[in-house]
Amino acid sequence: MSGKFLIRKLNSFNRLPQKGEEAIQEICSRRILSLARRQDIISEGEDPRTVNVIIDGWACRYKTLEDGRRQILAFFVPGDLADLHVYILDAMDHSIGTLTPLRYARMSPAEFEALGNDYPAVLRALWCDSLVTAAIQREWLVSVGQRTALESVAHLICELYLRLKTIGLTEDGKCSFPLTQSDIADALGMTQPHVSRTLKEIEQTGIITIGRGTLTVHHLAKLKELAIFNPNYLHHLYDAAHGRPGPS
Amino acid sequence: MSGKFLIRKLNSFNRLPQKGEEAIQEICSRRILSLARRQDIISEGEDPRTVNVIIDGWACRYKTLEDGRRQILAFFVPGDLADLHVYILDAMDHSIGTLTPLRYARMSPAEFEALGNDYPAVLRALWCDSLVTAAIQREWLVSVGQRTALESVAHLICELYLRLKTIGLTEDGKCSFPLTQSDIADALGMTQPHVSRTLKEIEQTGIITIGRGTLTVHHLAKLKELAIFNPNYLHHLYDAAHGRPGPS
DNA sequence: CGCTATATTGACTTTGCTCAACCCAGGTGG
DNA sequence: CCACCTGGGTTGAGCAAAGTCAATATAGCG
Repeated sequence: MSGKFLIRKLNSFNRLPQKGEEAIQEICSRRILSLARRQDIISEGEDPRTVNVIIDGWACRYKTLEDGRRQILAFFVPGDLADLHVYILDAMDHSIGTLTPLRYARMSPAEFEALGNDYPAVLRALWCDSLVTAAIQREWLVSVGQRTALESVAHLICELYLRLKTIGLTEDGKCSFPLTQSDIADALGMTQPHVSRTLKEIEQTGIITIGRGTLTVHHLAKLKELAIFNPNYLHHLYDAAHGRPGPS
Repeated sequence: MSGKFLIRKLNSFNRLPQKGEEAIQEICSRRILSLARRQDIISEGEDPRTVNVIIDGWACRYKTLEDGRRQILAFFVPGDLADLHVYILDAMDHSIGTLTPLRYARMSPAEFEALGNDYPAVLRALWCDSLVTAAIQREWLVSVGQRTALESVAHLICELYLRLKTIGLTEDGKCSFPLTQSDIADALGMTQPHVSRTLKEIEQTGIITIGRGTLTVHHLAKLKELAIFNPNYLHHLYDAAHGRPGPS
């Protein structure tokens, strides 16, 4: 079932044919790798030769300045593709590292392109996915540039919750949440103590609870309001999170 | 000569065949539109149906929160493609607006796809361009999240100067620079008065001068140092800015 | 049980924001 | 031709959000 989450996500963009789903499943089962927490899948400067699909666990894309300041650029959850297409370039301009123990499938550009050629619906869904990934990247810039600390922490939590909901990894408003406060800080351009204070402030409103690696969203509507959350940037991913199937 | 800058930029990724250049030129000459300053080419919520190439002038991608806060997500200069591929999605999640009077070429997805199908080298270069566009987007997040005001203003100026250099729009360290301080502020998550103070501080070092819509870079190496500028994210665009031709 | 990670909290500092006044240049119309 | 208007840009005083530094607490984990 290693391709399960990717298949679910892609189905939210457009219905995949049975055969296409099977091909994804097959390609995600061939070379499965495991990595411990806090390891790089690929580092800045390396020559990318593969496409990676997250099967289990969380990872992130990040970049460090020479004096050690770190900016996390994206979080990856199961079903996410780390660097579709990047293999055209000679050298990575950022790194991808694990945040938890991770299982991921590694495929070659050729395998990947064959998948798209054989199944146009899969190709189209992969396209949509990469456009949504870019939209998420942009929305993070809006958060870091314009939202207050309170708003941007709420926004990040809201986004992650909805993305997990799309792939069926939430239950009764609960989901796994392995990020440390330092991870959140590095993603939002804040400091870890300030994330601590901000999270406390949000939790005191009763909207969410975070504890022991688990996030509980008690009141999604209020969380969205606090975050100034406009779901349009998630496109069909957002519909899927609410049980509306993607267009055929 | 409406496709000139796009052709120059794409050539920095890989050499284009003569015929490919002609096809780009042809497609960029068919439907040329003009727009005044501070107008939207396309607004958030609209259904994108075209691919736009900037011929002359500057534009930006931006997003506004409901209370009016604006984040500029990208600057477009001549030769830039506004929203390659986005036509797959139903609704824009951001707007594209002009910063100066603008001339741009509008092409249909079909024309665009035909171009790629007929000339693989063009397709490849377009791919590289969109990867670099994404890398620029990420680097902005690093700026806003981690760099100080001084560093990020310097970084933005450095990036724009190099991008203009790649397409041959600089001369003796000078280039056109039509951004207002408010534009810079909205791009970097700062306020306009603070941009004013920061620019003054940079100019006092003698590294650059900005005046009457013109930027002069007196000392590029020092500017890069001040900005903690690592050009790897521009990939071959950076080589081209230094007169090294792209790979064949 | 104790080690290491992570999180909390407090006192103090700093960066950059807010608000507001003022300046300046270019463009327009009387 | 010049007065005025408008859209930038500059500058200053005071303030607030978030950073820094450091001590302490807590929680998993071996």
